[in-house]
Amino acid sequence: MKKLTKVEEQVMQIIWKLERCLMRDIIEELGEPDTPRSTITSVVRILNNKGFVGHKAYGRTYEYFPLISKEDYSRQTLKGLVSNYFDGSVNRLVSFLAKENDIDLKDLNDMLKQLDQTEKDEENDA
Amino acid sequence: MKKLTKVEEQVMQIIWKLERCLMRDIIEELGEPDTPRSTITSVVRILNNKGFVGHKAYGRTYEYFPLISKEDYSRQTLKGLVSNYFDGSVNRLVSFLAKENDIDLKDLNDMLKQLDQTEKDEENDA
DNA sequence: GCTTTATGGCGTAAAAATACGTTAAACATT
DNA sequence: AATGTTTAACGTATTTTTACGCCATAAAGC
Repeated sequence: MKKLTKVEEQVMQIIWKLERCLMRDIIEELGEPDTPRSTITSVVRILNNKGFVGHKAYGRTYEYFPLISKEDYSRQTLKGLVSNYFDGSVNRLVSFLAKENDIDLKDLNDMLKQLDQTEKDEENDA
Repeated sequence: MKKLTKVEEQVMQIIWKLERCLMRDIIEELGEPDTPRSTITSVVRILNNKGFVGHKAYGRTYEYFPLISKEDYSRQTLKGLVSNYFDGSVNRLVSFLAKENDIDLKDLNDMLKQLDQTEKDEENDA
C-alpha cells in the first residue's frame, strides 16, 4: 500500500474524522489560516489520484470521502513499524513500551484480564 | 524531528545495522542490483544533509555512521503513530494489537510478570 | 438584477525526493 | 610504471510533493 506523506496524512486525518465532507468542512476543520485553501485542494486532489479518497459530484462541487479506513491504514503502518524496528515481533514492541514506562503495567494487566474475559464470553456465546 | 522517506529509511536501516561503514558496505548490504549505486550515494548524501548520518573522510573516501540512534527514531515514530491513530493512548494501541490477535495474551502476561519482577529486583538493589 | 465577496477546481510554480551519467581517484594486473 | 577496471563523489535530470494564483461559479449585499 502507498504511504501518506506528512501533509497528505494531516488532511487524511480530517477526512477520516468527517467521513463525508465538502472542501469547506476540511478547511474549517484544519483551521490553519496560514495555509492557503488552494494548497489544501491540491492535497485533496492528490489523495484522490492516489486512491485514498473518492468524490461524488453535486453539481459543480464535490463531496469527498475516504476510500481506505483509518483502521486499515494504521494496521498497515503499525505492521511496517514492527517489522522495521522491532524485528517483526509485536511482543518486543510491547516490551519496549513497558520499559519506556509508556504503559502502566497494572493498567495493562487489568485490560488484559478484561480482554481475556471477553474471549471467554465469546466462547460461551458460540 | 524530520521524517525519513521510504528510500531514505531503507538506507538508514542499513547504516544502523552496520554502524560505521563505507559506501561499498552499504551497497553490498542492500544487494538490490537493479538500483544503480549512484542512486544510493545520492540518498546517503541527503541523509547526511538532513543530519541523520555523519561522515569522516579517510583520504578521498568517507566513512559513514548514524547520528541518530535507531531506538530514538523508532521511539519518535511510535509516538507519532500512537498520537495520530490511537488517541495518544498506548494502552489503546496494545488493546488493538490484542484484539487483532497479533499478541498472544498468555505470552504477554508472562512477559509482564517478568517485567514486574525486574522492577522489584531493581527496588531491592536500590 | 447588478456589484461585491467567497468558494474551490484547475494549471502550474517551487521545493524536495528519487534516479542516473560522468569523471576522477583507487586499486588491480601485467 | 602503464593500462584496465572498479569505486563513489558530484552535478543534474526526472519525478513527486508542496504551495499558490487564477478564474469561473456561487452566494451575499444593496
